[in-house]
Parts: sequence; C-alpha cells; structure tokens
Amino acid sequence: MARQAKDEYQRDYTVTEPRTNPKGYTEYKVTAKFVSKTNPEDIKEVVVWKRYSDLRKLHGDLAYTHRHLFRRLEDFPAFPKAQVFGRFEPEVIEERRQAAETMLRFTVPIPALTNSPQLKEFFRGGEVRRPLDACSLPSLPPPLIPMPPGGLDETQAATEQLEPRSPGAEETLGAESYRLEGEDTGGDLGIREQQGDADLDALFAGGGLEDEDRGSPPPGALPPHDLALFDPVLAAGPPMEEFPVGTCQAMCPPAERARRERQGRLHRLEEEDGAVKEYSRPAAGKPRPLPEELRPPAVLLATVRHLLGCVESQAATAVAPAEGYDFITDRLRAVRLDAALQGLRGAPYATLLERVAAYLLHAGYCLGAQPPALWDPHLHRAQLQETFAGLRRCYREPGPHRAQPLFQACFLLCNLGSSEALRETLDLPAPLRGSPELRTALDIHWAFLERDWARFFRRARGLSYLASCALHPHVAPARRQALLTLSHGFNSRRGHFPLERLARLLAAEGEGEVAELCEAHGLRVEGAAVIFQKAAYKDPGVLEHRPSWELVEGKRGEGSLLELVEGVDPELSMSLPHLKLEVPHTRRDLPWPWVASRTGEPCMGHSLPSAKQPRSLDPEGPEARARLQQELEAMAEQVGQLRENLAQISWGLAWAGLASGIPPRLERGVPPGLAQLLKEELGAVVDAVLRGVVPPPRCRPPGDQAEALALVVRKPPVAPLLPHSGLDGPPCQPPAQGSLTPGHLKKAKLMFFYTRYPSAATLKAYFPDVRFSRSVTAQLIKWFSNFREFFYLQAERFSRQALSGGRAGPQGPSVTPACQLARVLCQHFNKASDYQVPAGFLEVTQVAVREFSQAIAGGRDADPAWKKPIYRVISKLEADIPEAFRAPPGPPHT
DNA sequence: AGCATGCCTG
DNA sequence: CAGGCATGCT
Repeated sequence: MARQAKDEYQRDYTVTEPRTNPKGYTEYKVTAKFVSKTNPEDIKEVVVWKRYSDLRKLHGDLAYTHRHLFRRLEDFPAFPKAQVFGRFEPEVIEERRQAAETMLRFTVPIPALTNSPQLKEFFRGGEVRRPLDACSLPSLPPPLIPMPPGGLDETQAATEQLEPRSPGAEETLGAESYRLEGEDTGGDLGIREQQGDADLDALFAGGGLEDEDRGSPPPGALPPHDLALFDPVLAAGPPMEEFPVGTCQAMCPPAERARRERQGRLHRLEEEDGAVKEYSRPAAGKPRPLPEELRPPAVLLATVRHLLGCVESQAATAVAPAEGYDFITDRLRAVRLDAALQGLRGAPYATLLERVAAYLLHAGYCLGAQPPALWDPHLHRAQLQETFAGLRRCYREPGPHRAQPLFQACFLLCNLGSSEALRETLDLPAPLRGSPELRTALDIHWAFLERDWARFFRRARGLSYLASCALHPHVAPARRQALLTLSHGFNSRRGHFPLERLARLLAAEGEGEVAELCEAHGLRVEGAAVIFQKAAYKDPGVLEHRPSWELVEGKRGEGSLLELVEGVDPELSMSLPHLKLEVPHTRRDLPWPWVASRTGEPCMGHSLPSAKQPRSLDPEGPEARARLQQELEAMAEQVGQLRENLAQISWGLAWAGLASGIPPRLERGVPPGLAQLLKEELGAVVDAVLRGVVPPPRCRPPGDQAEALALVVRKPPVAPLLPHSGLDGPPCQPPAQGSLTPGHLKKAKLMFFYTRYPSAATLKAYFPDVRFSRSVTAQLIKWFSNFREFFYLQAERFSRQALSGGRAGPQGPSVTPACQLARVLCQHFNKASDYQVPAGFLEVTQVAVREFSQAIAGGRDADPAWKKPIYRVISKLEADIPEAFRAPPGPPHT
C-alpha cells in the first residue's frame, strides 16, 4: 500500500493564547501543524488546550527519553519550576508559554521524541483542522477542552500538588483580577463550557469522520487516523495495513527450507529436529517479506522454545558449544526480526524476548571461557543489551509480566555499577521494585558500588540461576577487589586468614581455588591460611573467566534450560503449543565447557557443602573440655582485641578514602553526587566488610566460637590485655616501674568520657601509680590526642552520613545511647562494656555532631582549618573526673 | 630550644 | 596506638 513516510510532513508547534479557565487555572493553546512537503497546501493542525501541569508532565517525559537517548550530549531545554506564588503574573505565564513552545520545537528534528507515545498522547483528543479551509470560516471561539472523565479534582490533585489551591487571597484575587488582553473571559465562560460539552457530545456521537473530502471538515477530536500523524511510521492508508501478518506455520518457511536443503546448507542441529528460519539482514533494496515468510507470534514462540531445546540436543549431537551458540543466536535473531516486522509488542513479545534473554544469559556463562576466536563477548553483550532494551519496552505496556522482576533484576545485574541501569530500575513502580528479585539485585548493586564484598557475595549466593549468570561477569573483578581490600585491612597485622573462611567469604569453590587466587595476586599462602599484605598484593592483569558451582551452576537444578525459563511462568508454558521434542538430559551429561578446560583440582567444590560442615569439637573428656573452654574464652578476648585493631584500620581506610579519593574505577559511570556520597560512605563500608569478616565476640553459639578460633588460631600469642598489672607472670616483663601498662590505657580511655583535653597536671593527679617523666606524659597526652582524633572522626562521619541520608535535623542527627555513633565510641573507649558511660559524654558527643553538621551543611568544611572552631567548642566541655579514678589500681567499677 | 598540636602513616 | 614531621607558641 502507499505508505507515506512521516517525514513528508514538516511539523511545527506553537503555544499561544493563554487564558483563564473558569476552574481558575491558566491554560494554553497548543497547536501542532503538519505541512506536507510535497503539497504545501496540505496542512493539518491539531489543537489542544493544556494547563501548566500537563506541559510540565510532557516535559518530564520527553526530557527523560532524551536524556537516555543522548546521554546528555545535548541538553534538553529547561522548564520553569512550579511555584505557588505569582503564577498568575503575566511574566510567569509568558515564561511558561515560551518554555513549552521551545520544548516542543526542540523535539522536531529528533525522531525518537517526535514519534514518542507521550507526545502522541499529549495531543490525543485534540481538535483537527485544516486552517486553509478554516480561515475562510468565521473563527470559532476556541472550545474548552473538557476535563478527562476522571474528573477535574483528581487530576488537579495528582498533577498539581505543588500548587495547593488554598483559600488564600492571592489565589482568588489573582484569578479574578488578571485578564489576558483581548480575551474576554467574562460572563460567557459558563456558556462556552456548555457549548464545549455539547460540541464534544456531538463529536463523539458522530465519530469516525473521514477527512478525505476537503470540503468542510468539521473540527473534531483527533480520529485514530490523524493520531497516526504522531506515529513512527505514518500510514496514509488505513492503519490495518501498517504491519503485515505472518502466515507461515512452520519454524522455517517451506521455500527457504527447500532452498537450503538443495544447497546443502542445513545446519547440523537442523538435520534432525527441523530447519529454522535463518536471519537475513533487512537490506534497503530487499523486498518486504511476504506474509508466508513471516511466522505469526505463536509459531515464533514455538520456534524459540525449540531453539532453547537445542541447547540440550546440541550436547547430544556433540556440537561444539560455540557452534551451537552461533546457530541458536542467529535463529533467535531471525525470530526477533519477524516479530519486529509484524509489529509484535507488549506481553506477547515479552514472553518471546524473555526466552531469548534467558538463553543469552545462560550461554554467556557457559561460553565465557571459550577463546575469543570462537566467541566474541562484545557481540554477545550487545545482543543481550538489545534484548533487554526490547524487553523493557514491552514491560512498559500493560499486561501481566510475571517474569518482569527476574529480568529487570538480570538487567541490573548485567549492568552492575551503571547509573543508567540503576536509574531505570529505581524508576520502576514500587511494587515491582519491592519484589524479592529486584530487592536483592539492588542490594547487590549497592554492595558492588560500596565495595562491600562480604555483602556482595552473601547476596550473590541467594540469586537464582539466570540472575547468577547475569552477575557472573562481575564475580571475578569483585573477588579481586575483595582481596585488595583485605590486603590493606590486614596489612602488618600478621594477618593469617584461614583459606576456608576466605573461600566462604568469596563464595569460591574451596580452599584450593582461593589459594590459587591469592597466589595469583602475590599473596603468600602458608598452610591453610593466606597472609594478607598490602605490599605483597599485585594485580595480575588478566581476569580469567572462572566457572562457579557455588554461585551459578549449583542453582541450575536438573531441568532443561527451557523448563528453567518457563518455570518462571508456569501458567504460560502450559498453554503453549508444544512443538518441540523432549531431550531429557541431566546436568552431568552436558558438556559444560569448563569441565574440560579446568586444570588441576578435580572439581572439589562440588563436595564442599557436605564434606566439611560439622567440624566437631569432639569433647573427649571433661578435662579436655574444660581446657577447650578456657582456650575459647582466651580466644574470644583476643578476637575482641583483633576486632578493635580492625576497627582502627577501618578508620584509617576511611581517611584514605576521604583524603585521596576512591580509586578511579569507581568513578566511571557514577554521577558526581553519588561518588561524593560513596566517599562519605566508605568508612561505614569498610566496617561492614570487616563485620562480615570478624564475628563479634559476644556470646554466640559454640559453632561460631569455632569460627572465632579459626580466625585467630595462627595468630602468635598475644599478651592478655585486660587484666591490669595483676598476674603478669614470666612471659611478660614485669612492667618497668612507672611505665604505662595496658591497664593504664584502659583507664585513660574511660577518663576520656570526662575529659578530652586533660592537662599534664590532671594526668599526674589521676595516675598516681605512674612515675611521670617527659616521655611518659608525652605518651599519655599522645593517647588523648589519638582518642580525640578518633572521636572527631566518628562524629564527622556520623554527621555526614546523616546529612547525605537526609535524616538530619537542623541540629544534626540526635545522639542516642543506641545510635551508631554511640555504639562505635563505646566500643572504642569501653570495650569491655563494664563501665557505665556517663550521660555527659553523650551530651558532648551531641554537641560535636551538631557542630559538625552545621559546619558541613554551611559548606564551612571547604576551609582547611574548619575543624578548629569545633575543637575549641569541645575543649570547653570538660567534666569533673570521678574521684574513684584517683585510686592507684585499675579503673573503678560502677 | 622545648613542648604541645595536628595531620598522616604504618 | 605509635612514629614522623610540620607548625606554633613560649
């Protein structure tokens, strides 16, 4: 049929004649003009009357599309913000009018915007006219567009929350006092409205007006035909003609099949199970495919299912993985092309694409280890992204999209760290975002950005098979980063870290794999533990694709890929034509490529879960038991110490993050705001990682005690820290009289609750058992200096977090005994929790937080010396030290 | 010069 | 938490 390309019309928009609607708001006449390029006489106009909120909505939609299209290469015109006051001022109205016009005209040269459904929707219900004819007629008064059926109030409430129609004087006054020049909006408004309603009724009654006779086209609501002006492909003929409907009932058109059989060009996978239509590029000169060459949706779906089945038969026929992949992706591409040519969209297309995506995800994982000559990961990625894009388009249309959570999650996981993908996900409707799939995907996304690898792998374990495939490319880099973090964290801590634990942390197959991994990164492995050292860590460069039973294959289950995909949506698969053969294969029959490529350790990961779970402590007798108990207690104490060391490291790292900036890798693709936020979060992140590494030493079930034991088992004996000066036997030197002991340190920390800036005199007064010398006082003072540093740092971090999280009041976040900050400080200064933290200390902390919050909020932190004033404030808040502290032996007990 | 502070690092 | 180093006050 005669298809008229849309670009035969030149489009133009005007926004004119703002006027006051009787309902009290301002509306604008928006005209879209279509001038035929071939016949300038042929002009159509579509006119709608819109209010500000409609225009703003359209602006939002178009700007969004545009941003995603051009990745902000070009800026979409701005649009004036909503405002409560002065919105009836002529300047405001004119500004809005101009902005609307600018925006609409901006879209003209951009097909994606020009053809966007939003724009079409915007003009839906508009009045169509032919101005050349109309100009001879007496110009009708512009009809008022009736409110949508939903009623005015709802619409207003929804779209104009920002403009509350309070009974304020400004409002009514403005509405009545402001009149547009030339526009008589006086008493006849009511009449006009009725007229408008009457017109509309008449129009709806006599709908379906054909505009072929150019004689007297009655103005009317935009009929479907004219609405098509806004469609991507403009059909001049009846819209029915727009897409061909396929009639081919086989997976491959008989003609093609015969031809390829003749030429001996049937693929090996086609010989038994039947031919499938090949992909052929829709070249410009090529004739449109005939209906009998196009497969209708049901056949397409059956074809996809057949192709998924080929994954299994490929194994049976010993077709190489890469070859099978080439075959299947080619045929799937042909399916997509058929679908596109027939204008397939919405839910039916989604089910198709979901299966395509599932295959690509699966194949991406399986083929990851193939040499690049056989398999091009870039091409694969492009295909996958294209499929996701199609899927997301489908999902935007109504329909039950049962598998949407899964595939949106896969999309995000494939694009981990991409702000676009994140944005896309966050823009999903809340119920969808709240689905378990998307929740975990989002959590993994954040963990990835925050480099919280413990959480990353913990959540990754919980993913389904397809989601795991999607994530898998990120696993190796994540492990590498985790090793880097640990190397820093455990540096110079004689940090022997048990391989078994590391394997669990990284969700690796077993100690063998992590040992290999560590050694590849220059980290020495000694016995069953790795020694983390910052200096030793080196980046080996290449990242090899490693299969993972733990994270991926283990999730697969016994079913075929097809069953796996359709398990997502069982209802659907039941109702589908089963055009396909069954080739039942268990997982072990499949030629998973890595089984061959895997060198060394014979798949030890598989036996991991069962083999070494219980690790019993084997109580052989009461005596051994008691000794073990003692040992465990000692260990618990050491773990406490170790934890504290780690906490120190964590703030060291936090500083590193704040001062030197996070590694550039993270910056890529992360919007500046987010990067900033991340930097601030980094401290907490490191904490989180370490939390994942070292379980808190509090009372835990025996199993966990064993964990703690495992962690420190190789640590050289540490002198017991807490018992102050009492039982210092032979191993430790009897403290040189007067020198500072760990007991003194503990006491100093408790004193910090009362005094942050003690003078040498007070120190002397409160440490009577210490013989003061220059170096001793210096050391003591240094201690307090260090305490302060820690205190301020924590207070600052707490303030920043609250600020960026938006949960800070004008006085900053409140410091409660249970809040994060209080807990951290208590942990630091009062490890044993055997001392009641005085309320006064929390008050001081609150002041510090308030000062920090205000300084940061006021941007004062740009000043290099911005903390000085805060220090001054805090230094004036010294409290009296309880007399009990004067007593020579350890701290008092309260 | 001598000591205190602060900032950073290990 | 200690060591190093710069700075600033006295």
